[in-house]
Order: sequence, then C-alpha cells, then structure tokens
Amino acid sequence: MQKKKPTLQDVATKANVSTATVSRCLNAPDKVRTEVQQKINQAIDELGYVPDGAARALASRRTNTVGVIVPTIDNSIFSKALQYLQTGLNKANYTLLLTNNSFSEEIELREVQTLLSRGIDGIVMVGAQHHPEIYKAINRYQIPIVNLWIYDPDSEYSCIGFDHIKAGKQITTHLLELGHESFGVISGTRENNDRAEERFKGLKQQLDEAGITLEDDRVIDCRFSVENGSKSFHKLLDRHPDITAVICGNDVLAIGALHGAQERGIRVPEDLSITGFDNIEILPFLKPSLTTINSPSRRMGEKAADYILQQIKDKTNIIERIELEAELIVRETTGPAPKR
Amino acid sequence: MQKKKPTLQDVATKANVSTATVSRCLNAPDKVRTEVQQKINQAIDELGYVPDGAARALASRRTNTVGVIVPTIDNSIFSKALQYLQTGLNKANYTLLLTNNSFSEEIELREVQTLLSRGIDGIVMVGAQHHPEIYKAINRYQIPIVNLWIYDPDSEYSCIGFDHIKAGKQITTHLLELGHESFGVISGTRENNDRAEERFKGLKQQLDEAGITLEDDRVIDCRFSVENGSKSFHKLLDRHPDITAVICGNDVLAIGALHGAQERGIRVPEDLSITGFDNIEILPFLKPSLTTINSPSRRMGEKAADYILQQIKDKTNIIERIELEAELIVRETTGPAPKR
DNA sequence: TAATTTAATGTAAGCGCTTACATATTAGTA
DNA sequence: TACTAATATGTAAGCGCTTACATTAAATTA
Repeated sequence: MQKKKPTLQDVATKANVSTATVSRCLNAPDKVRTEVQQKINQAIDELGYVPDGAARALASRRTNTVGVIVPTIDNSIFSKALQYLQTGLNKANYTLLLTNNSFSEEIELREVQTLLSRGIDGIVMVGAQHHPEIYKAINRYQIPIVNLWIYDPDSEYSCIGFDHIKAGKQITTHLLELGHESFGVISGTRENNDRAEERFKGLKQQLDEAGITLEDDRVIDCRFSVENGSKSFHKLLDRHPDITAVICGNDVLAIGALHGAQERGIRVPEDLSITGFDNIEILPFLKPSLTTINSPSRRMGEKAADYILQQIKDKTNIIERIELEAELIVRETTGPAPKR
Repeated sequence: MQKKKPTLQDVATKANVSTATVSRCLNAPDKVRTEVQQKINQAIDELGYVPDGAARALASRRTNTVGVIVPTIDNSIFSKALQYLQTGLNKANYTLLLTNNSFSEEIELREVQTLLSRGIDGIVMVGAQHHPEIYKAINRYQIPIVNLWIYDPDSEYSCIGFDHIKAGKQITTHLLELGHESFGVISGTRENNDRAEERFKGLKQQLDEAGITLEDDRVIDCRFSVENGSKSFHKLLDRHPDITAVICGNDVLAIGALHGAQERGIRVPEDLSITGFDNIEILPFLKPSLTTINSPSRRMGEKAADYILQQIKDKTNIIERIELEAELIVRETTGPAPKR
C-alpha cells in the first residue's frame, strides 16, 4: 500500500504557508511572490501532490471540461472535427469528455444528464434535434451549448455548420445538369438525424423544381453501412431498372452502392451515377473514385472550441450562428446520363 | 435567470426527512421505507433535483466513471471495442470517459493525469507500452487498470487481447505457404506502438525461420493513411521490383498499397499479394477483397468492461491476462507466388 | 513623518454530498 | 411484559478545495 495521497493542506504545511496561498499559487501564480512560489512548487514535487478534481470542482463550480456528444465515434468524419475541437480546448487547458448517443434521443438525454451531473463547463452536440428535456436540463446548469454540423439562421441555440438543405440541392443540381431524370436515394437513417433529413428535403425540393417526382419506393432508409448500401442498391434497381442516378446519404452507403453496381455489371458512371456525402479519406482511391460533398470538419471543430471557450471566459451565453461551406467534389462516379 | 439548482438539502426539507435519508434513498433504496422513498422521489421530481457529481465524488471517493485512452478515435476498429466496453459499463451505471493520445507517450501521460485528477474508478489503455510515469501515477490512485489489445503472459499489469507476434507469424506463414519469397513491408508507425512493433517482430521471425532475410530497405514506416500506403508501395517497388508479397500494418495502408498496385498495372493477386490487418468493414467490398487478420474487438470491449467492474466491485486489483484469438481471413488479395 | 494605497498572505466559511455513529422505532423472543 | 435484536432515521463531521474578507507588510504620496 502506498501512503495516503497528499492534499493541499500537506503542501501548505510543508511549505509553511496557508492553504489559500498554495491554492493561489496553483490558480493565479502572479498573486504570489516568486520566492514563495518556488517553496510551494518544491513541496508539491516532493510530495507528488496532484489536485483533487472533485474537490476543486465542488469549491470553484468549474471543471475545466467540455462535454461532447456525437452520434457515433465509428465515423472518421466526426473524429476529424473532434480532433481539432480537442486541440483547441487543450490549448486553453480544457479537457474534452466524449460520449456517443447511438442515434437515439433517449440515450443522448441520459448521456447529457451524466455529463451535467459530473460537471462540465460547456457542451457540444451534433445536429439541432434533441430530446426536449435536454435543453431544459442544460439550461438549468447555465452552461454554453453549441450544436455542431448544422446551420440554421433562426436557430434558438448556437450552431456551427453548414446548410444541409443547400447541400442536398447542390448534389442534385450536379446530377440534373448531367441530364439525369430517373433517381434513386439511399438516405441512411433519417430518424433522429436532422442532417440526413434536411439533405433529403433539399434534394427532393430540387427534383420537384425540375419537375421530377420522387416516389416513395425510390427512397430507402437504412443504417449507415457498406453492406446496407449494397443491399439497398439492389432493391432500388429491382424496383426501377431505369434509374440512372443514386444519391447516397453518406460515403459508406455510396461505397456499398458502388459495389452493388459492380455486382450487377452496371458501369459507373457510364450507365449510372452515384454520389456520397462526407468525403472520407478513402474515396479518391476507389475505382472509380467517388463524387461527394466535403464537410468542413476541421473548421467546425476549431470554431466550436473557440466559441465555447469564449463563452466560458466571458461568462456569457451569446447565441452565434456560424455558416460554413460544404463543397461539392466531383470525381469519377458521376457522369452524363446515358442516352435512352 | 433560472432559480438556483436544488440541492440534497432542498429535497430533504421538502420531503421532511434528513439529508442522510435522501442520500440513502438514492444510493441504497432498500434501506429506506417504501413510503418515505415515494415522498422523496416526489420531492426530487418536483424540484428537478440532479445530484452534484463533484460533491458526490468528493464525499464518497468514487466517481462511477472509467477512463479510456485510445491512440486515435479515427479508427473504426477501436470504436467497435469501445462501443461494447461502453455498453458493459453503462449496464452497471458507469460512464466511460474517452480521450486519445495521438500515438504520443507524452500526450498520454497528460491525459492520464487529467483523468486521474478528475477522478476515475478504473482505467483502460491500448497496448502495454506507456510512459513510465503513467504507471506510477495510476498506482498512486490505487485503481484497477487494464491494457487492451495485447496479450502478454508475463505482463505486470492486466491485459486483454491477442498475441501480436503470433498474428504477425500467422499472416507471414500464409504467404510463405503460397510460395512467396520476396517480401515488402509497410509497417505503419511502430514508434510508441507496441502492437505494430510486435507484429513486425513476428513476421520477421517467421521469415528468418524460412531462411528469408528482410533487408531494412524492404520495410517502410509511415503514419496510417491510405495515401501513405500508396506512396510506400511505390517506394518499395521502385527499390525492389521483384517483390511479390506486401504485408501492411493495417487495412488502411493495405488499401493504399492496393491502389498503388493498380496504378502500376500490377495485378493482385496474380503478380503480387497484399495483406492488411484489423478487418475493417469495407474490405469484403473492395475489388479484389482484402486478406487480413480479424481483431476480436467486440470481445475485448466486453471483457474489459467485465474485468474493470469486477475489480471495482471487489475493491481488488487482481492481475488477469486474457488471451483472445485473432483470426486470419483469406480473401482475394493473396494468391500463389507468380512463377519466375 | 503620517496617511493612504497597493500587494501579499492568512483565516475560515462553505461547496453538496456521504457515512460513522447515535437515537428512535418496531418486531421478535422468553 | 420486559428485554433483545433488527430496522429506520437523524446528527454531524468531514471529503479537499476555493475565495470573500481580514490582516499585515511594503510602497507611495502629501
């Protein structure tokens, strides 16, 4: 057994000062004489003292941590944003606490409550659609909150991201311009996923404007996986062999669709075009490489860190709505619609 | 402004009991009369009371959280294990606190210190190789610790995983049996990554036994990315055009290598075989599909949860070393060595 | 030199909970 | 019925910090 963990008091005794001075030395060194600081730091080293986070949090009402909830960590697109978020927070001596909601509002609520109860100074979530209790709970704690990955000029809460309706329209326009008229959509899970839902809304609007009706059986909802992408592709083409363009909810589904096309001997893009969403790393290396939309992950992460830190520092809760651009990246899976 | 957050005391007052009773009602309900419980729960609901984690941690010396540090969250292979770990912990009402070390021992040390200082009841790390201060720091807190993703029968600390030397041998044996004699290796980063290092050791041993020398210029270290896989592949084949088998440190690198081969017009597996490691979801859908080794991610996650919870419950710190099997999955990127 | 600021440190009251111990209540036993 | 054992609740002392306020020492000013 080790000896008991040293406390602030032990350090104070050893350095012959009061606990208050040690505390100051740790939190506001400029308020303590250099000479005293040295004495204290030496005592800290000798004792191997490490502050107790719980006690500190209880006394100061701050934890120097920010909670983040993403739908799933099994997605490199979130991890990229998280990485920059974390880097930003670390610079300011803040720690990131990460959990995932598995695309469920109930789980998300529970996770938020855990985080709040543990104590966090700010919270970052993905999307704007959350369990109503979540906002209540967060408001009770008066901490800044930001919804990532979306942009809504009328949002009641701060958001940093891009306009998914616009993005959905963007990719559809690209296909319309190539002359496509018969569409299929593998949307991914739209339930509890406002991003996917809005992208879908956008593409549907754009098709409507072009005078193209998207019947329900040309749309397939499924969980995001390569396998589901492939299966759904087959389902779509069984129903509508005339489809020439398949819009996928994300890149993973699109990879599956591409595989499905190859299984059927459908040439991409000569016979049929496929689009993804997110721009994951592997896309340029696929054959054919995948047309997609790039999410500004890095900037979302950076801006989120800046925003949260600013709010914490100023003890304010100013709503900011930051729009970033999502960019269409045309590669080899999209081409002119085949002649009839 | 909302009214101030209610405390245990508020609940006690409202329910006309002492704070001790409320506390018991929350932590050991069977010690409180059902009638009183109802009264208390009603008060809790009406006030919207949520326990303060910091206060609870300070008073009880427990946090009901487990810290986990993975090299990077940008890897679906870790996320799968994490998912099952999280599920296991949640069942026992524990929360998972996740951070990443970016493959750096220094960052890992800092993250560990943050976690310890915040308060965690157990810690899970990946691999056995850590900053020496890490073990010291953890020991000081007397909490259970488990190293995931590795198996070492002589390990000083608990570990759950598989034998990477064996895995490295396994994949090499497969290629040797196919008649390959000229090898190249894209190992990925081996620095601060004992798993990659041991896999490399294993494959080298196996080649040695077969009387094949692996010169240094047949081995390339690089960060794990598709692009690096492709670049490294070209470098290898520029140096040694006779190479017929390329062993990659993980699947992502292997995908890059596969791409490199296609760029060079090298047929896989007719002219050259490629192997990966991890068995990520996309592999079966590649063309050709990738031969790899499957990591028992799910079982690692589950077992880690079981182990940690058990140790916390029993207040023990019994060292366990659990070996799981990593399985060779032969697909289309490996075939007989071409005839000279 | 005395009065007034300013800077450095100490004192001590909590932060919101848990828990050992004391006390009150009820059930069980002879 | 009186006594013991078991059960339920209350009392109050911390857990290890931060911080408002008090105190003291040093610097500045008139």
